[in-house]
Amino acid sequence: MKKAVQKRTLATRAKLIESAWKIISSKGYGALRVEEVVQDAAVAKGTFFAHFPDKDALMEIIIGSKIDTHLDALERQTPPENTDDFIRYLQPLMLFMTSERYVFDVILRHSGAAAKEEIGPIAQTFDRQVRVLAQWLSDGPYRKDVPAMILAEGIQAFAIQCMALHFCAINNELPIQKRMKLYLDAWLCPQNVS
Amino acid sequence: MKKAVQKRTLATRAKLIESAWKIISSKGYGALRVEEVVQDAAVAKGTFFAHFPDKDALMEIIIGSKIDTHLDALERQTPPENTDDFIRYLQPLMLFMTSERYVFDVILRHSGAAAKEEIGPIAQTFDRQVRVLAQWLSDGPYRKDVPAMILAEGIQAFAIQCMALHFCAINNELPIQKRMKLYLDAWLCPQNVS
DNA sequence: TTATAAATATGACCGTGGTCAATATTTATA
DNA sequence: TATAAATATTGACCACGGTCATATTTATAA
Repeated sequence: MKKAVQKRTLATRAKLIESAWKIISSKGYGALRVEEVVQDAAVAKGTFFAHFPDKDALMEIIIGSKIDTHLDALERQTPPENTDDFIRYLQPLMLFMTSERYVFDVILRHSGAAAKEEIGPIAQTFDRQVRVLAQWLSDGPYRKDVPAMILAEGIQAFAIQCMALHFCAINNELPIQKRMKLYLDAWLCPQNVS
Repeated sequence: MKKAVQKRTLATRAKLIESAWKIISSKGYGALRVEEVVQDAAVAKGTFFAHFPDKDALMEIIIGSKIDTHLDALERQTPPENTDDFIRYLQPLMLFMTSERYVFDVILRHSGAAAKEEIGPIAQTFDRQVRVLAQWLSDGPYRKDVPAMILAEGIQAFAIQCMALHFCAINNELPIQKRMKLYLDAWLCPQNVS
């Protein structure tokens, strides 16, 4: 019973997303205004909200696709042999996520997929990232007493913690990568620490 | 060179906060409108923003004070003897933090103290919580190969992860406390796991 | 007491995300 | 090809957080 998705619809949607990319690349994520997007795309404001439930939905698509690009690269890597590799591999993604306070906030807000039925693009990338990490963990010299999925979720939790503290005035004297190293060593190789 | 804080100022501020409490207790946090607060407090809208930089600042005060009450209770507890105790102790606080999606979002947004000079009330509670947890960890039968502060920060990271996943449509089949148990056992007692 | 300066309060106004009934366009049907 | 139904677009309008020049109150000094 699904039919009739007019090509006009696709075109409008693509135009909106393209305009958004353009604005973001010149002014940054936080500076994007719906008003400006529709103006650049030459459609009415209401059209925007006919295509996206809200502004965040558009940001999710755009930020999610950025994250996916990073995950593509990560999937092409050979499994990290130690925690330093882990951190080096994850660095570009974490750098993007902290590139703007606004970006980090949007990611945080949607990492839990809200209470919606639909899983949003960003929540999907989180899910995907856990699977990538779990794969690495199964293949590498890491503790096996805990399920790889749990370890992977833990790494994600630590990464978020590090990024959050990076924005924090109290805690940002310890560089983000240094802190990540402390966490990962303790989390992944408990027997080697001390 | 600081002087002249009129008692009128304190009165107005107190009135605003009291009105906010009143509204929140009857309609919830997410339903609070600045308009309604000033109306209840019988002041002009501009007055609100003369007392608080923005709406979030008020929410921070209110939510922060709630969290502080929980921390007061935690400080009165005897140190937890195992991870189950940990989870039981933390449960009321985590319950509050997830009582509303809006509350959790505000907390997340300010846990990192933003980029401001001033450390906000919520960031302070996070700092305080880490110290409480670190104290427990030093006193109890937990791994000593990692600094207590790092362990404590880890617990905080896991708690946030559990709460975020609790809101998530993909991951909420595993109850929040169950998940926390998995994390904490692996994090605090790596030798006992498996 | 009155003049003056500093602190506080006011409310009209603005920016921006989001809504919705009306209109226009496309597709399906006769 | 005409007409009806479904789908997409429009833009005036609203909600709500936040601003700021002006007015009012309070503290200080003569």
